[in-house]
Amino acid sequence: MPELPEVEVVRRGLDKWVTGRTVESVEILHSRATRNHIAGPKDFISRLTGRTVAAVSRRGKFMWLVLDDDHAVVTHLGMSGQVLVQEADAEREKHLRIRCTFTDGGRAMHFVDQRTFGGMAIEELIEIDAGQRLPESVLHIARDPLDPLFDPSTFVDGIRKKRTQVKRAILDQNLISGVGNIYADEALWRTKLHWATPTERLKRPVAQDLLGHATDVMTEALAQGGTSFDSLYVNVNGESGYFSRDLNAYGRENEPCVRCGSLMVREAFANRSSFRCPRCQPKPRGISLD
DNA sequence: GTTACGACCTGCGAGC
DNA sequence: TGCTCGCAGGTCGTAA
Repeated sequence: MPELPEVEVVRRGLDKWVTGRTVESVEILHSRATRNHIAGPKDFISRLTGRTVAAVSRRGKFMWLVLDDDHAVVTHLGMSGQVLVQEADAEREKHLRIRCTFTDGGRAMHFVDQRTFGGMAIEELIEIDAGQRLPESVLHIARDPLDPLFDPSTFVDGIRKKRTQVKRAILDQNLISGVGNIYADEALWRTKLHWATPTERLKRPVAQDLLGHATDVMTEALAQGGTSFDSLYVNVNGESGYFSRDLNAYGRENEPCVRCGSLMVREAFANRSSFRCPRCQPKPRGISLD
C-alpha cells in the first residue's frame, strides 16, 4: 500500500531529482514490470531512451513522468513498488525491475517492486478539460482530494447515489482517488462509521464529514512523509515516513480505541482486513454481515 | 450500467 | 530444520 500521501512523496522526490534530465539508458530486469506497455519491453526502451523528463505529475495513486514528446511514463506502485534515485554505482536491490540512467552521469532511477503488482508503461498524453493532459489509462480515475479542481459536491452526490457499502465506495477510484485500505479505515474511524454502512443511508452532512476526514488524514500523513509499516514504503531516498505512529484504526486489532477505550477489532472485508472500534463504529441496524 | 469477486504476485511468519 | 499455508492488498477482467 502506497496510497495518495506515499505516492505524492515519491512524486515530489522524482520532480526534484529527475525533471530536466535526459535518459541515457533503460534496463528492464523483469518483464512483468512493463506488462501494461502493450508494444513490449524493447519498444519501452527505445521510446524512453534519449527523452528528457519535463515534469512529474500525479492523480490519485497514479503518477507519470511527462516526456518532451507528448508522451508519459505512467507509473503505479501497486502494493510494494518503490522508485528510488540511487548513485549510479549503488548496489542493486534484490527486486530491481527497471533501471534508468541519465546523460549527466548522476543518480539513476530504480523501479523496485517485490510483489510485481506495480509497473511502468509509456502512453500518449491526452488533452482534457482545464487544459490538463492525462495518460489514457488514467482518464477513468477521479480527481483526488488534494487536487485543486476536486469538487466535493460531485463526491457527495456520487456516493449517495451508489448502492454499496461505504468502504467499498471510498475505495472506488472512479468516485474518489487516492484512498486505499489504510486511509479508508482511518477516515471511517474519524467519522464513526461502520465499513458496511449502506451508502444510500448516508445523509449529506455525514458524507461531507467523511470526505473532510479522508482529506485531513491524507494531508496529515503527507506532512509526515507518509505511512510506513515496513521497509516497503519509502521515498526516493529509501527513507520511511512517520505517520504510522498516528494511525487510530488500521493495524490496531486488540488495542484500545484511543477515543473510548474499547478493544479494536479486525474483520474480513473484500479479501482484505478492516479495522474498527466496536463501540464508536457499531454495525448498522438491519445489516447482516454473514 | 452497476456491483461483487477472483486472479495476479512474492516474502514473511505461524504452525506442524 | 524444512515444509505448507495464510496473509498482506490495488487493479483489472469477468460474471451476475
